[in-house]
Amino acid sequence: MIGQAGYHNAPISRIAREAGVADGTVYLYFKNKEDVLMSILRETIGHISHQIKEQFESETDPIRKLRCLVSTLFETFGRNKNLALVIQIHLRQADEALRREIGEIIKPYYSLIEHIVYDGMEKGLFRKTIDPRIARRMVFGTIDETITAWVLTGAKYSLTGLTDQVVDLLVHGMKK
Amino acid sequence: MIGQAGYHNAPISRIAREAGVADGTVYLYFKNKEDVLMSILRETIGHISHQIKEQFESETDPIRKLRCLVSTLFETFGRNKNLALVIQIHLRQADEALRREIGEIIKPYYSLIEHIVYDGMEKGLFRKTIDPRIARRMVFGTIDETITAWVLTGAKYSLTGLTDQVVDLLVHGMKK
Amino acid sequence: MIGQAGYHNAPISRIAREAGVADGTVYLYFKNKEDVLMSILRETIGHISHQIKEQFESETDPIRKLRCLVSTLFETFGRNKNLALVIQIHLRQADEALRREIGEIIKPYYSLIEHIVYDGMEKGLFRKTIDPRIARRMVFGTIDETITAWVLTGAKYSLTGLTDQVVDLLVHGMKK
Amino acid sequence: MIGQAGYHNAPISRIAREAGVADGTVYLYFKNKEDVLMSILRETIGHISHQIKEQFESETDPIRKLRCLVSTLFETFGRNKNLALVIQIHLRQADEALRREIGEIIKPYYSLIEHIVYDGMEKGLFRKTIDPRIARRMVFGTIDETITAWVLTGAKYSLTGLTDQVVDLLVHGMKK
DNA sequence: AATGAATGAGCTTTCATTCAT
DNA sequence: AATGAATGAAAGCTCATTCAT
Repeated sequence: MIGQAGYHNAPISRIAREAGVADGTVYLYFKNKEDVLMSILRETIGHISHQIKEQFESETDPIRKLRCLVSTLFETFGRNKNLALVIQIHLRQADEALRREIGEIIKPYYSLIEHIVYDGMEKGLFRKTIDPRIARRMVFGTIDETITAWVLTGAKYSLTGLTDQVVDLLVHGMKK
Repeated sequence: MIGQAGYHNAPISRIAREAGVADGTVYLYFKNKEDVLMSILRETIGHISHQIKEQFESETDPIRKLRCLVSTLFETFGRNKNLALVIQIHLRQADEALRREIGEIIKPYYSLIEHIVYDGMEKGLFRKTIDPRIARRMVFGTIDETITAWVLTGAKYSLTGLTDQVVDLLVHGMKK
Repeated sequence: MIGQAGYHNAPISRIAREAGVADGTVYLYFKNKEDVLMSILRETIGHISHQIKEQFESETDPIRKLRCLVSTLFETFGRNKNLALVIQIHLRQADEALRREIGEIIKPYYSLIEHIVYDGMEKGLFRKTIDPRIARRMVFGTIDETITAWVLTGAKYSLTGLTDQVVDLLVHGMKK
Repeated sequence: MIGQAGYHNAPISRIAREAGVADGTVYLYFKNKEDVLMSILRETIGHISHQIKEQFESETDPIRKLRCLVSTLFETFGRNKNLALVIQIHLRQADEALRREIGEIIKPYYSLIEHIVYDGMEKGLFRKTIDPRIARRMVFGTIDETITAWVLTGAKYSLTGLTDQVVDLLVHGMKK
């Protein structure tokens, strides 16, 4: 029923209208407004991380895995400009209880990134001295900021065109 | 009147109360609520970037400049947990016209970072092949994500304690 | 389909579910929700007053009739705590037109009580000076208040255990 | 601001309109809708019981006290037809927590009646065998039912005209 | 200059009722 | 005859904004 993100601030009436149903209909499928937004989030993130995991199976090099991750995210968000906003805003506006739930939802993302970092360290490509959690934040933060900047400036250029540059910076950041 | 950030979701009545004035008084000095929040943002960011600029004057090494920037931001946000949220949420919720304004407001930040990148490239410390704007996004995104993760997990550890690790990753990312 | 009272505040969906039919089906048999509630009322009250009338046939003494009435009502309401509320609330919330209908529905009750009063007066047991309609209100009001108080305090004690005391007060009220 | 009862089922918009203010204004003075209705109740009952207590001071005979109580209630409710409904409906629709609050509010009524019963028993006017709580329910229930019947039939006759008859029944009910 | 009471548009949510199947 | 998905009116409540004082 809903396959679109971008409802972070929309009234239920707008969500319903754009879904082509009446306001009340939304409540037949979702417990409340929060539930609507969480469902969008869960579904989208689940879909993307599943996609990335599949690609990882035919890939052993951590650096190529990182390129694959960045490129998939750029492609996905490049197609759905609002998704990044939904994730960001809700993650930040939510209260304690809700944040834990969102935390659970985006965990697959985090573990994908940490997986790459650990893998690179084990294979002797990345420095043993780096803290994987901080490295994960660099990777996530850089990707996120790149996407956000792209959205906020009007999505005028190709996001995927930045892949090489971004991956290069991140890899150098962690490389021996 | 305004020295506090953290009003992203607060009603005007709370902002007024904490400022020690009546609700109506706010509208003698600001056009509307948005204007209030923008002013808070402008003032706070202006203050921080001014502070960083001052420190830059007694500093020539780009790497030490970066450490100085990261450490100042960690200290500032470490003291005011909500500032990061205000910036993020408003930057992302705003409409086209407003976003341009916010863009103007945080430009001092951006130019501080870009200044370091250019400086490092000129001094032969950083690779000539990196795109300064993308590098700026890595620096900003990493700092931002580190602060956000810290806030969202309950601000339980020392943010400034991460300075060295973060700077190390960023410098490696750009170094020759 | 309907054997339960206690729906005064229930949505149609609950009434339908408990009756084992779909929401829409209710509207094949009833004009609207009001009609459903009136039918419950009519059926329940009809059943109780029929039961009392039957017992009256083997009884000639007005005082024993009164005891029989009080005891049957206490037993019935004791088993179905919500019935009293349905009657009371609907009787009082209804508009002019509806109240007349409810009035018709509970008339059997009223006439049972008035019958006892008249009977007692004819048999020289009750004072000739009492107004039967006012006496009826005392009887009805006392029973009603006793049941209501019992429900509202959580139905913790035996309602039927009060029968003797209540009948004693009412009989003295009317006796010569 | 609000001196009228009869809002048991009214939307806030109607309460506001009849008070000559906007919907939002109601919430400047009351926490929520429940609070509005409780306030009406509290104020009205407080006023009436205060009035009755004053009259009791110049009265020692329990029977004349009862007449005074009945007559004051008939006069008051005779002037404000809706008050009885507000009390009854809310007392019955409320949930556990709220009922306790309403219980507190109407307690003054109850104690006024019980006071009369105890007084009459002590002075040897009423039977020692009656249960004061059940007697109180008879008194309250009879008064209540008389008022309700009067309201529901359209308030066409004089309520105060029934005082003597009602008091006579009640007194006989308790007398030796 | 400052107030804060009053406003009313706008929000989320419920539920009696309809109607295509 | 029966269904139950869909509707949308109507409710309670919040809060940015105004304006008489």
